[in-house]
This record gives sequence, C-alpha cells and structure tokens, in this order.
Amino acid sequence: MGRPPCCDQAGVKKGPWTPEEDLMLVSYIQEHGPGNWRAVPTNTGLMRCSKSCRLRWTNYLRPGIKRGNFTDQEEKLIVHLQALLGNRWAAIASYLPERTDNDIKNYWNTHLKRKLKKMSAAAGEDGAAAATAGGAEAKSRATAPKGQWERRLQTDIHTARQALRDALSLDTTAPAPPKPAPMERSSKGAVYASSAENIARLLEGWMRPGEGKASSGGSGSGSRSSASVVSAEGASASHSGTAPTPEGSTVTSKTKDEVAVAAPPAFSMLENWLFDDGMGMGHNGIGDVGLDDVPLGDPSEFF
DNA sequence: AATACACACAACCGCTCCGGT
DNA sequence: GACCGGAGCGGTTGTGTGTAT
Repeated sequence: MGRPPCCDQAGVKKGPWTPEEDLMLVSYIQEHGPGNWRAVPTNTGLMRCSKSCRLRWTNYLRPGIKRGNFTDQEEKLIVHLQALLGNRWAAIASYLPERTDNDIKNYWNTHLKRKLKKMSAAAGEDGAAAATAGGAEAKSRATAPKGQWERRLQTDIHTARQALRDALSLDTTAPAPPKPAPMERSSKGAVYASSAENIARLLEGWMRPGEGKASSGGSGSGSRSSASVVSAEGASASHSGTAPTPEGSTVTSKTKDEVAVAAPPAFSMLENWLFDDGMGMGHNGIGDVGLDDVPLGDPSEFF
C-alpha cells in the first residue's frame, strides 16, 4: 500500500506489444523459464514493467493457448463454473487449460453475460407472474427470507455440481489438437496474430515439466491459482471485492456463501440450455483435460 | 462512400495475498 | 509478529475492426 505502481516508472512503455517485443520476451522465457518477472525487463531490455511482461506471456504468448471461438461445451462449462466459483476467472481457467483467465473473462463479459441475460429475460416473461412485481429473480432472491433462498441456493449448487460432475465424467477421448487457432479478425490483427503464432510455434514442444496446467494460472511461484481451485473455500476467503452475478447485480458478501451467490437467476431455464445435447465433452476444446487433472473427485472439496 | 454504432479483445490498474526477512 | 516486495487476480478501459445506416 502506498507503493507507486511499477508501471508508473518513467520510460516504461505501455500499449500494444510489437512482434519484436514478443520475440524478446519469448526467447528470454525460453531460456530462463517463466517466473521472476521482476528481472525480465532488466534482463531483456524490454521497456515494459514486469506485470506487463507476465500478462503478455500468460495471456498471449504462453504455449498451448487456444484462441478464437469458444465451443459450445466450453461455453457451458464456463457457465457452470461461474455459477460454482463466481468470477474467479483464474480458477475457472484452470479447468480450461487452453484458455486464459483473461479470455474467459472477456468472453463472459461480452458473450455469456448477454446470453444469460437474454435467457433470463425470456424466462422472466414466462415466470413473471411467479416472480411478483419486481419480476427479476435476483430481486426475489434478494428479498426472500434468508433460509428460503439459502435452501434454493443449495439446490442450485447441487444441480450445478451434479451437472459439472456429469460433464467431466463423460468421455474425453479424441482431444482437440492444441494448435493455435488463427485470429479471425482484422487485417492488422491477422498479421499480428500470425507473428504471435509464429512465436508460439517457436515454443512448440517446449514446455517445462508440469507446465501445462500450472501455467494456466500463472507461473513461477504461482501456487495461488491452484490453491484457489483446490480449495474454493480458501479462495473465497482470500479475495475481497464484488462478485457480479450474471445479470449484472452485484453481491458484496464474501463469505462461504459467495460461491453460491453467483448462481445465475432463472436457473431452470439456464439448465435447459446447459443440459441440452447432453453436455458432451468428448469432442470439445477441453478434450485434453484428463479427468485425473480435474480436481473434482470429491465435490465436497468445493465447499 | 462516409459516418455512427456495436463488438471483441488486449492491456492497464488497483488491490490482495504470500513468502521472505 | 510486522514489514516489504513480488506475484497473481479481477475489474475496467482503450482501441481497432466489423456492421448498419
């Protein structure tokens, strides 16, 4: 506290990374491995702050990142996990090793939030009468007697957990090849992406032992993300702040209940969507997530 | 063809946590 | 036990691109 942010230092470059900078960063990490980010700008000559370097690496340059469209299965998994874990994107990302937390967060904010909102609205039309004057389920939740909506939350949680377990216990053979997907937009973007892709290609086959998963939540000493996955309870206590629910309302409570609080409204409607086509995970983007890698053996770990 | 608007995504910022001293 | 610095996370913003008018 009170410390000036590292990026405030004079001469620190901000903004989009150039392919040259990417190359410098990648070749450095190739040599030294990720971690010790503080030393990266110094050792590479990059005029970037350590944070920026780490971000660039974890969100863009790290090998095995899948870009582009989210599959339906990924989408559903994200919705499930969001309901379970709230906006802990790093934790969610750990279940989708090919996606970065930033990617998932962006996708949630731009696509899924809207989608869920639409569905909620659709459900609201049907269930408007039941939801009384306010209409919004969130509101009804908020105003319902605590015991009542806690029970309801538990039902939701149970449902989500069950679905997630089902999803993850389905066949995961036929994994999608973790090749980098081409960027889909923009002439400039395409050029840039292709250069980044080339860089990524440089790294093909290079990955430190155990990196595959660990790196999704960071690297170096990064034990936090995995801890937050393994122990959602611990994690829930560790982060303060707000946990916006999918419909945009914000819940500030950060107790054990916070995980449940993030459950979307009109869950039954969402369930319809989430459960349709059987949550088949066999031919999806998370296909290379071995079940053994997913710390869901005992769902009670979540709570 | 030009302009306005909407969308997607990369990057930044501020905060918290954790390990070391 | 307190303090400090590095690392990581989540929210938000900025910017480039696509689409509609």
